[in-house]
Amino acid sequence: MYKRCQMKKKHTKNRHHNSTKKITSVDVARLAGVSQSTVSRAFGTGNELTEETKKKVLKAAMELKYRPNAIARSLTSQNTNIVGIVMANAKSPFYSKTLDEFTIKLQKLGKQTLLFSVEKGRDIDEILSHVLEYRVDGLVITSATISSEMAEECANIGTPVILFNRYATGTNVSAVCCDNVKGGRDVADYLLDRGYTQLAYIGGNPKSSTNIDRLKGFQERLQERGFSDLLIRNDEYSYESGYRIAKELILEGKKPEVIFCASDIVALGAMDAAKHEFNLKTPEEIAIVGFDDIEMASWPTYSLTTIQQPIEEMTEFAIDLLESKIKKMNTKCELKLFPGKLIKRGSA
Amino acid sequence: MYKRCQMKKKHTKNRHHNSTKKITSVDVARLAGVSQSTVSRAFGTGNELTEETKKKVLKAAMELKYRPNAIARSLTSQNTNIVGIVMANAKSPFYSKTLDEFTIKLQKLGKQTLLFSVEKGRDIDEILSHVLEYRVDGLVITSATISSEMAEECANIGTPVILFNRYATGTNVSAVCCDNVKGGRDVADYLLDRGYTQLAYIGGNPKSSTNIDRLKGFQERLQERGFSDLLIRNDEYSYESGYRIAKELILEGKKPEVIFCASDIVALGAMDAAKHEFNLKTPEEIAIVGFDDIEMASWPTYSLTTIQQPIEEMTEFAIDLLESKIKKMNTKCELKLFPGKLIKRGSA
DNA sequence: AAAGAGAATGAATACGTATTCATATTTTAA
DNA sequence: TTAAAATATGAATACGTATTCATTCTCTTT
Repeated sequence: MYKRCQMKKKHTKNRHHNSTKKITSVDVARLAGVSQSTVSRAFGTGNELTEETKKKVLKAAMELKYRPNAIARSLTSQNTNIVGIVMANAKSPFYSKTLDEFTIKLQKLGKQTLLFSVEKGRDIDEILSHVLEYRVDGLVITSATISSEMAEECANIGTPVILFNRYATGTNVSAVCCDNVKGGRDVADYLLDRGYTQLAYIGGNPKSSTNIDRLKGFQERLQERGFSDLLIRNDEYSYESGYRIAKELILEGKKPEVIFCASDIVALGAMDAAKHEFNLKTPEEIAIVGFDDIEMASWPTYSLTTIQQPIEEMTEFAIDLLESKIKKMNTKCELKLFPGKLIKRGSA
Repeated sequence: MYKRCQMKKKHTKNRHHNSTKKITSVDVARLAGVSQSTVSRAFGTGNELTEETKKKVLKAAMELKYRPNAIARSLTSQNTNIVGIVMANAKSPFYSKTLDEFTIKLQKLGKQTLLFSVEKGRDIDEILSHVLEYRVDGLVITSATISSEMAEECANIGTPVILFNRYATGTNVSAVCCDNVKGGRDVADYLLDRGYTQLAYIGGNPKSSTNIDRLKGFQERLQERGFSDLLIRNDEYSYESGYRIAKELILEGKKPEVIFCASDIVALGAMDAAKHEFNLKTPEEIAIVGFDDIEMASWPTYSLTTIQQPIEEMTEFAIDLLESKIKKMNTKCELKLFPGKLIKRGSA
């Protein structure tokens, strides 16, 4: 009964569109004169198989252009070899570099990247729900954070989650970050050491942990060294935002000697505003410091002094951590902080 | 026998780690007092179901925090709702923007993006092989092209492929591109109209269709208008490459009046080289034109005259085309060219 | 040489959902 | 009111692979 049905179906298909025939391990088995199990074993690792039969199977597979079905495999093996990555802002230099690093490194481990984009104002939980339907082996969230309910749900179904470049207190979710507080402090020290006294801070998204910590470290250290008046403005992580805020500050007659921007892209905006709106020279008339060390920061036109985030080590670590969680070797909730490095260039 | 085995397994698991129990439609069915089929129908669309039973099922599902398994669904429904995207250079501004557009638009259609990164010098066929194992519904290739064997194989297994921002003659693969020849011609006209006579071209990857066509259009039009000496250099699509080549040109005493660069990122490099290595003013002493219109091109520091690629329309079209191919509504091989738009800014 | 260990293979089945087919129930038509 | 049509649901099975269990065959070991 089954066989007849099967054949009828195939026949219909073939008549309809000659070429579209799906080759399965059963077809290979038939051609090679072995069982389907054997074909499966020939494509796995560490299976007991005679060299001879293996060769026979692979030859048949080649002949039919057989390609194992990863979807079917995932169903039985209970792991997809897919890692979900959730990003907002995937087109910004820092995050696109991060994504690239993740993708390449995962690929080398035989894993694939399922990418999700969170648009501003969209509900991340809804997106996460979709991610989880695909039974990803693990999840990296680089933008936006995760609600505690969703975190718990991930934990329940056994999907490890790692936050990258942000963390969420009280959610029991591991995170890999740059030490933003220390970065802020280092900038404060550097600027005070160079004799600046009129300081400003232009932040990004005021609710993000990155922004909070960078400001916190900066402000804290300034106060420790006796400087308490700091001009603070927040908005969002973008060139336009940096440009606009810097312009406003200067127009309001509050031109500082130096602005510490919460990210390079904001810093570039601020620098351009100073230069093109007021013809101010950097660093003589207004100094700028950024955070991230994106590629553009090193271009001579900007030569931006900044805190470098060690993206490669961070992604490397994040993947290792995720792997160990996937293998259930590590179930602790960790917050790993990487120290940033002050890169001194011309802008301050 | 099966049931006993099943229960034993669950029991073991629960003892080992209390929380990790996979909820399936069978569990939901049991709680709701219906069959598994009914649960399946409750989550599909356009199925005959009483409001009452549907509500009952959804309530049970909610209670158990059930989430349909997309992998299992893919196996039966024969489509994954996953689109594969192959990129090299995913961190460059143009491609990261492209990727973002694709991801967001696909998501809105309920599709997911499986991302593959091709590193320089890596074999793309091997990567494509992996993509195909996941039985993606369709494939977008934005970097590197596709071998004709692989194209044929995709066609055989019924996976539609679309090249984006490149095309391959003789492979019968559809492509969505900017009209690069016309773009090149437009730049030629613009520059000749403004009276430039000493022209240079700095290309990207000399084998890419983008580079070939942009140069072709540019050179063709120059010749049509009687200008035959054009300085041509190719290397790769990067800031560093643009910087280095521009520097070399000038050092060799061949400073042109204007350089047409095959991409914005190359143009920015060239501009910076002129400015920082030789203190040349743009556009007075050396004019620069790019291609793409990435965000940075509009920043006042660069104010780059360039050809704008209509990325949003192009991605939109590419997705529509892919969709219609997935639904087998369109099996033609198309090459869709979008006209670029000359954006006149300060650099030329 | 016989028995037992070990290796190679096949048969059967699980993975979780969608769908077809059959059946029970309700609605419509006559 | 009854036959027929339509609707709602359940039972069974397919999707393609991995794996467990059983079986056959080969090789040691005494």
